[in-house]
Amino acid sequence: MNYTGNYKDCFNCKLRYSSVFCDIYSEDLQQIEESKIRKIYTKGEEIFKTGYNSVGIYIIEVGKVKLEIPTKKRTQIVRLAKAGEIIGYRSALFRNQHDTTAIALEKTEVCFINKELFQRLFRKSNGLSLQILQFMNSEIQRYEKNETHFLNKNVKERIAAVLLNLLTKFGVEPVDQTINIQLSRGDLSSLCGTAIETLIRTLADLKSDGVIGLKGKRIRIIKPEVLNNILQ
Amino acid sequence: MNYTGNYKDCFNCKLRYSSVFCDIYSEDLQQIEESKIRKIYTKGEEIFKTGYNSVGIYIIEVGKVKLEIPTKKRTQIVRLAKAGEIIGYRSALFRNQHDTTAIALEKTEVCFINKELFQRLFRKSNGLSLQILQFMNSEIQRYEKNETHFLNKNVKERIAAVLLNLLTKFGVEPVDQTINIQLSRGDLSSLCGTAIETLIRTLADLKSDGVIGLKGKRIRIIKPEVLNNILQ
DNA sequence: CACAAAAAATGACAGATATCATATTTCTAA
DNA sequence: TTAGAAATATGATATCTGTCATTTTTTGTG
Repeated sequence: MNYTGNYKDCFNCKLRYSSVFCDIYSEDLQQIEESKIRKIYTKGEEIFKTGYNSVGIYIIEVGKVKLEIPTKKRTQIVRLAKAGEIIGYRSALFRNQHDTTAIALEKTEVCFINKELFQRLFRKSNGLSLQILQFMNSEIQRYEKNETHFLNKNVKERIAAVLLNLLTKFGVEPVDQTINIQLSRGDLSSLCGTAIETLIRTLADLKSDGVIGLKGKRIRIIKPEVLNNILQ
Repeated sequence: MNYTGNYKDCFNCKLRYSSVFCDIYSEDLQQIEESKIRKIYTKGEEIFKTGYNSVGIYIIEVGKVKLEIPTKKRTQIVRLAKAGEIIGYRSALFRNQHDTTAIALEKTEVCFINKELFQRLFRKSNGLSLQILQFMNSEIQRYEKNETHFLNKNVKERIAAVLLNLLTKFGVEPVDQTINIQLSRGDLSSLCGTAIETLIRTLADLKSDGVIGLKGKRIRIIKPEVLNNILQ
């Protein structure tokens, strides 16, 4: 499979400025440039798996990834990651085994940095460690909000919240104003913490009320203010 | 109100070794010793409040604290903290406003460290920042698990999980083997993500099945293996 | 100690939501 | 292109769980 044409080396990588590597010395960047490995994953392909030892981190260059935790019943998505984000960093830094499984939601290109180098850079670079710390802070905030929402809102309210979150995080496709991520109904229902059938029905309701537009996996938020009202 | 008699200065504080300050230089400890302020809160008293600016962090010396996020409907507990833990650290480091409200669950004694000193120590001491990072890592892990449990388990399973978590975190009272934390039914129901009445009924069921013992707010886990079975 | 207020417990009931079954559409690979 | 599989959609139904109402118990305070 082919890489996207716009690849640059680390020094010319525009993505870097909006990543945790934004504030790193060029000598450190040189090390990354020398040892990084570019990889490509097809839609549905596994990047790493729960319970397996971490070998390093993955910076998403192109594409989107879901991070999920398997259960007896079903599997729960706990995070969505897009270009510029790193995945696998916690197991690389703090524990050997991954606690999540990472799966590409579409064709995804990553830069892989091995665990040893990443740990070394983390210890050496205050810029990097601060950025990661701030990301972890935002993650905790997100989980706090999630917990509060999931336990105190009904299905319709949770779905409204998730749709607005997706809109904020991934933005819209210029051509048709649909949210710039394609999730299966199953994945969406996992994010909303509901059964697939209930999700489908609620989406259909929102569509017939003119709040959202649906064509296949593409979702367009027509009246965000109504979704905000649903959340109160 | 009186302090507990066993207070020592920072250098002789045994609690320190199991806290994020376990790995700090004595010169830094000296600074804490000089500028810390000891405070005492009665049961139900507010330590800090959502939306208010952070002034510093609180190390729990004696007692227990719940951290909660208010909602239109009800308020959601997102964390319980016990002796040795710090609270308010994220707002002190990363953002001005607290996103949670901290309330003492019993008579609680804390050491207060002002924001400026804490930030300075955090930047200076690798030991401290690493400890805090590791704590944040464990928090993210906890939230990941919570999200997975809350969205894929029924009330009885969630209650079983919460009871076992409380047992693990707080241990038991030597005298009667009850879990060493007293929560109102309302607080317990918040932790379990269920209505008070449903929680009460489920606890009654577990009691009549001989799985737990109840006397007032005190809960004794008689058959932990049954609770584990409920979780599968 | 006694009283009021809060918390806990119990009952009745309704409704939201999951589950099961089945139909329809879309996707995929030979 | 087409058959088979997977995903999506729709319907029927049961039940778990929340809500409301009321009683009982506990707690706190003068």
